[in-house]
Amino acid sequence: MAVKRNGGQGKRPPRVEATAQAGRKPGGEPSLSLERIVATAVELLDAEGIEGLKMRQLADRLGAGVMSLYWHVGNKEEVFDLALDAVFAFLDQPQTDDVEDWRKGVVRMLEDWRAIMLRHPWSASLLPRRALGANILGRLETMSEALSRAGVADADMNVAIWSLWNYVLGATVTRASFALSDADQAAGQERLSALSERYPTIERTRLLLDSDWDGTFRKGLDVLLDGLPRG
Amino acid sequence: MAVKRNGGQGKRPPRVEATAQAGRKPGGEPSLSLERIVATAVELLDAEGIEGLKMRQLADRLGAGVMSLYWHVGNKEEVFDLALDAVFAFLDQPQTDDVEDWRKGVVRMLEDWRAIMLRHPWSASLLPRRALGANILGRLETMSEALSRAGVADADMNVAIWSLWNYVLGATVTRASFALSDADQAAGQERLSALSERYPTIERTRLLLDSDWDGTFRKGLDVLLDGLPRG
DNA sequence: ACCTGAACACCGTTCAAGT
DNA sequence: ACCTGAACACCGTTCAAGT
Repeated sequence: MAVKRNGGQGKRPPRVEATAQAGRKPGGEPSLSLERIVATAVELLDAEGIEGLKMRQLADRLGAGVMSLYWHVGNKEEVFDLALDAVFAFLDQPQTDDVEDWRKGVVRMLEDWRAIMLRHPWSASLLPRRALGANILGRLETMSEALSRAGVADADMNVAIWSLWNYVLGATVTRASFALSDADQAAGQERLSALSERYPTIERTRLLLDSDWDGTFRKGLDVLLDGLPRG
Repeated sequence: MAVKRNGGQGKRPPRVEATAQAGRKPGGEPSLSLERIVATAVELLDAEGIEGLKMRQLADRLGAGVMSLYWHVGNKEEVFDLALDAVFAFLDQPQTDDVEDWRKGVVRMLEDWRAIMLRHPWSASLLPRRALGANILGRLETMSEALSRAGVADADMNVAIWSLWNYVLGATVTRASFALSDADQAAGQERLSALSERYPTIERTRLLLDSDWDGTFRKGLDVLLDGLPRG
């Protein structure tokens, strides 16, 4: 599922598929497995955020000793890689082949992408730092195909894909972190008042108070899609 | 210079301006100061990256004990905040008031912004996570003014500013991290070969091999600027 | 094939002082 | 007003075993 596993040296081979008795402990608890580790890591990241993921706590939740994790996983970095790609697994069918409504399809894909990252706010900030996993590449592929059908020439494809990627990533990362750091919204307000003289335009347009994230996202996306060069 | 200082409790007030003998130790070494701390933190971040910044090492470079830092700074987070905003200080004059060439001015500002973040690759990934410092707000203000003069209505300003912000941020964050993680470019190539069947469109358009970052950035930016609603 | 505890190296920060 | 060393709590990971 993941492209690379067991980071670098890997003194021991990771587990092979099913060696017959891989099932569950007598107790009833399913024994450790990559799948369980990754799923629990996602839970933990959702609950505690990106620096709330500790190997010890992860092991605790799994009812195992810390070091047991290291048989399945090379190091903590790998847990991040796997959790990240896991979140981008496809759930629903890739959109229909409706050539007419390429745009609706593309918007749907990008909003889906954004929704996932907002549901797992750690994923947006992790995304650029990590290698692209299979699911992420799959999404880029589906996206490229849709744009290709819509008439975007191969020569323009990189600009198209990267522009959309950049936009979605930037929007989501910003939104996710604003939502978090506005725990101190009080401080934000206070600062904003002191601001009015030095930043009149920001004050006038209420830039920092815009809370219509979805609408603003969609409008900017429309600008981008309108401008894509298509044959 | 920074908007907030001394995080929360702050048992001791931070240093006030000049208390006369604030100069240098007899030895010649300038004594510790917020400015020196921040400047050295930026150096260290440039050299070692975002998780290469350790308080002990920072203190070492400054020829001081670790705990000396904590008189000037509340905690490590604050060092990040200050370093980030420091990097965005204005160096050259804000562009001329040439209303005709608003576009040239805006492009110049955004490319400047991007250049800064590429020069300090840690800054791009830090930017969304931290409160906006004075320099960053100043740049947003200048940007808003330019767009306003160019005919963007106040009602459209948020979409305009956030779209550009998202785009630049996403582009830079992606580019900076690709540059880093392509230390393992070998692995990237190998993966790409195994890919060709499963990701034919990506393979055909050579998405992951596009190295014309500057050109791609500029073209996408043009699409965005073309589409901005202006009165 | 899979799991484990003890131990190490490292790091941010508190504390109680020093000048 | 400014700096400091010792100590604490915590964390990722190595090692040498266990079954």
